[in-house]
Amino acid sequence: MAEKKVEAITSMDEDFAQWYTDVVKKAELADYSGVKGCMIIRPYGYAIWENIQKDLDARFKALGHENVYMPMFIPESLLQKEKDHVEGFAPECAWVTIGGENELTERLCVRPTSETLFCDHFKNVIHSYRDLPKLYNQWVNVVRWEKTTRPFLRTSEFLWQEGHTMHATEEEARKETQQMLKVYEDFYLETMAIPAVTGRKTEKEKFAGAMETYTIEPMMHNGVALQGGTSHYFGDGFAKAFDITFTDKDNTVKYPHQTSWGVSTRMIGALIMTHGDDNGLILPPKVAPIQVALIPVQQHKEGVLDKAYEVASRLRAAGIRVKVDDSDNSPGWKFSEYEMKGVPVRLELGPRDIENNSCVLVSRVTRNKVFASLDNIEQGVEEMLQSVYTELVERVRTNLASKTHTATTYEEFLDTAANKPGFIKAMWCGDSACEDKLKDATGGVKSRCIPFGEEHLSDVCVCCGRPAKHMVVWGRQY
RNA sequence: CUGGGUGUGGCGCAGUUGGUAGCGCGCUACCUUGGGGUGGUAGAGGCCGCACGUUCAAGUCGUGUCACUCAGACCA
Repeated sequence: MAEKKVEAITSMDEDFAQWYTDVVKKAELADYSGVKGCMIIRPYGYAIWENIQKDLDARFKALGHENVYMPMFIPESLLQKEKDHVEGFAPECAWVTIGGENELTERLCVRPTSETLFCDHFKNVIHSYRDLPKLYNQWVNVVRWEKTTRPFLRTSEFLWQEGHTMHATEEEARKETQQMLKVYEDFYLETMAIPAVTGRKTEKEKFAGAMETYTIEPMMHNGVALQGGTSHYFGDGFAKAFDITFTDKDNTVKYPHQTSWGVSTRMIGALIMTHGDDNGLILPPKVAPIQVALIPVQQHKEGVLDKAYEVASRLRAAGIRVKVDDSDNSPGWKFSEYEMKGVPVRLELGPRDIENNSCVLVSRVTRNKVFASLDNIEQGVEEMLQSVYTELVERVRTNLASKTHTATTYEEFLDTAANKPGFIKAMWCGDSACEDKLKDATGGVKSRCIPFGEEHLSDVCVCCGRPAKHMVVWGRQY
């Protein structure tokens, strides 16, 4: 870990929660608002979200999904049509009861998720197998009245995308569910530089109303998990509750099979907590609003700024996002500023460099300075951006590996949970009573998922000793 | 929801036995400096979260209230 240069950010070893808050503020990602749990996403933070959106949206569309927009209000009667679903969400709904000056005859829920709205619509547009599949997605805000909130990680209102699809067969819907989880997994790795555990949620941890929930569980730097995205298979439960039917090729009336999947602005929290260090944020190049911070040195001297603008425009022409900071802050101030903001590469350009037809490139991850010729600076920068990505992935892999433990006995499980932060791999009998027991005994360690590619660690449940059905990854979560 | 913390210029804080508000950063102007948060000079900026009460007098004491925040239990 690089030495700490900026006093304003609390060291992550000293107080991880405070470090997180400091980074959010100092990197100008978000600000608090007058309403509890609602945050202002500032331009720099929103630009990260836009990059995330752009990338994911392209991935969705490449697979045939279409964007739509559903209303933000859900009539109470509609929300109540699917029993498990309403039970899951009722405790955290915000309600509109007055319109203008009049009490509404039926109160309206501010959407916490939109399954019910989509179903209400699907009922009208699905009649024949020819109408299937329906592959819809929307980029919207949702509201969940959370008890305690933290910027990006848990906010009362957050931005996300929710995909909702309907299929003629169970097989196709199940395939879609897994396919979309794979999209998230690829996105996490390729765009966010976060390799992560993926798998299936246990019965207890499933989404309200779902038959299966698949999840991606990135591990934060401190070993705590974050539910990074989910993909649900609903079977035909909602279809039956909402009376959605279609006539199949064989002229029989059937219920379609449904999925939904989503990721949210919480991913920005994952970026912060996975890659950040004591100097602030570190952004993977693909989501970084600024990929190169170009810092002129002795910029008042003849020709320095002109050269800086020239280099910047060359880099822009090569498709690189560059900011020239020609403000009159000192170079040292600027170095710290863009480090806090996680800009992957810094380019220093002063009179000495210009004389030598070179510049200084600095990686945000290693903070090593290297001299680079201006002749092929586009290539030099590209290579450093690539190395930032590679190093981030490597660091996350190492952290994940070193903080993943195994336990085969109850005592070992408790000991690991108490003394080693991170994930614990352990066998499980399939009974949610054991999940409850382990959670109580450890003070919050829960099943994250049954990972794809389970290992066989032992024959019996780590908790009760009965025959094991699955290997489960356990951990604490945000 | 439970338990702790905090509300005083934009931000971070100080404010003693109650006596009418101060510091650092930031901001504005000018000079200086510039390869790791330069140094200086001069300025601007405050119903002390809100309400009620005690008092000749409240940032300070009392009661209430609101908000934010941290740690738990719940969720993306």
